[in-house]
Amino acid sequence: MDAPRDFEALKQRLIEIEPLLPKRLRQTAAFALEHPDEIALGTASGVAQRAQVQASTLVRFAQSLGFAGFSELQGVFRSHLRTRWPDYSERLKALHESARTSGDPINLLFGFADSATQSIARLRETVRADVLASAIAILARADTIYLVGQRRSFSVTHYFAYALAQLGVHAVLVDNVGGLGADQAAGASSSDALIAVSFAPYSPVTVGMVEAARKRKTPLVVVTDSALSPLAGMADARFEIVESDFGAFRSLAATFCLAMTLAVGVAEKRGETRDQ
Amino acid sequence: MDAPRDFEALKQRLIEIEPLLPKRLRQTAAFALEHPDEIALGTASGVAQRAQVQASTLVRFAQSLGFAGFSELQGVFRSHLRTRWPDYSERLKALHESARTSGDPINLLFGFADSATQSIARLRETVRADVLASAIAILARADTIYLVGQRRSFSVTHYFAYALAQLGVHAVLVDNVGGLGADQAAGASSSDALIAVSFAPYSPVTVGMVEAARKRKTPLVVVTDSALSPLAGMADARFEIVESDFGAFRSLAATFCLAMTLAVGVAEKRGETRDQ
DNA sequence: GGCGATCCGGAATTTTCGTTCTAATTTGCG
DNA sequence: CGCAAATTAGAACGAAAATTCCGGATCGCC
Repeated sequence: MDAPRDFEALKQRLIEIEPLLPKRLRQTAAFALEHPDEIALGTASGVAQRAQVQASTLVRFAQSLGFAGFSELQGVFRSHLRTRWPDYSERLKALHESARTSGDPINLLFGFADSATQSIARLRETVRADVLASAIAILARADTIYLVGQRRSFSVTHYFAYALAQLGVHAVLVDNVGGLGADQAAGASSSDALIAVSFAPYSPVTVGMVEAARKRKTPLVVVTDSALSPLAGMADARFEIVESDFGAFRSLAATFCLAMTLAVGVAEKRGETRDQ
Repeated sequence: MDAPRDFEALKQRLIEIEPLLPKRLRQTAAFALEHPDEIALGTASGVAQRAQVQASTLVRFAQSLGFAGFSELQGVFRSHLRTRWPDYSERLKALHESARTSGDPINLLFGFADSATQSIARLRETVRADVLASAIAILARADTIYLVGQRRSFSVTHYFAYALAQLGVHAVLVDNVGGLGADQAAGASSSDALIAVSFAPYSPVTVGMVEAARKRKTPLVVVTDSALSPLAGMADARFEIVESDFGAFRSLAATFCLAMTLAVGVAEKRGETRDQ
């Protein structure tokens, strides 16, 4: 049969035949499409392990596409990689300079990517282990975790709620649908906990809900952008996240990292406690 | 002796010592600097032939730099070529292990930060400028932009909607509140556009809405994780984003970067068009 | 539920590749 | 010019990787 000699043709072909293939071969095709660099650089047995497949399956797979063996298939992936070589780091540096001024949207992408990377780097340096530990402790001993965030912070609390649900931790996302936010949050008592995420300009709705929770002595974890935030003073544990700007937009990358950390941290802590 | 573990350091070192080396080794160093891709992708004997050198010379060369052999040297070149380096997932696994055993959640944070950074690095290298430009063109000429994403992708579409609103671009977030998703999306006509964000396991709700929009000839921009996604085939412009995992959780950092880029790109493009 | 065809896992085989070793050549120095 | 040290080429070795092959499992069809 025909053996596609260039990468794009091969990729297209894989997409076409993938649904028709038997189980392991389909698995292999999917892996190849998702991790082309593994195939290009790895060894057959290495790839096989990662793709949860037998090495011989890789050979059969390659042969079913018309190649003599795995190595020949690999050659296509390698030559594709080769064409993309010429040094990225220098290209990136040059692009970053012109990112803000040039009209090419790829430069926008590099700009946002850059600011996200910076945000994350800063996060690593500024988060204090003791604060993290105490926030997790607060959340781990809560009956229910209430999540509050409006406007752009809502993306974070929504994902937070998703992650907690996946981990089997009981949480309530205060989404303020139909203006019921205050009532949703009103369920939080002193045996629960509330996480509020808010950046300037601080949403009055969020501030209001946090104040109400504070009066009910609900333990509070706050994620905000400065110690001057109206939420900062009320928190039992507080994170100040400095995100980088690019143009008018602020990254959320660091905030997401923190959210995921808290979610998994809480789940693990609860696991430990249960085990004891 | 010291063996430079990262590509830049190695390159620098080669430049420094190259003039001091004996003939064949100098020849090898020069070749390595000029054809790094050969070294990364080729075999020792293949490289030797291209460099007009004996295979054993390559080994001696590598050893004189402090590596155990040619393969180790090659590893450095490969790491640089690869978007995520060879032992990356092992490293993350190790990190995750230590996070569990040490019980210190700061390691979780580092793990998530690491995988987010990797995701973004990968994004930079895989997004094609032409696809980006055509996606922006599609969105810029739409009357209304409809945003579809469920479960974890909803965080992205929500933020997308927020960004577009800030930029004064008319957009509808299909949030599926009260199960009205299909009806919300039904407003999309051929003069609008629809962005769908979906990762495995693909939400049937999202897939259904995209199929319906396709039938109405609404231009489609799809953000997904593989060319095999049920959404991929239907798209007018398609992005495949490979996010790194950490434990059970996948970063969303790259997807967010892309979303912000699209939002700002569309706003800029509309600005241009209006100005003309 | 039985039967044929297809598909898969794993050991055995063959090939390829990296490395080592040694003899020969070159280089540097007196 | 001659000797010693350093460097190199090429063959030989050993390890690792790709491929083949076969028994068993699975799937689809009657």
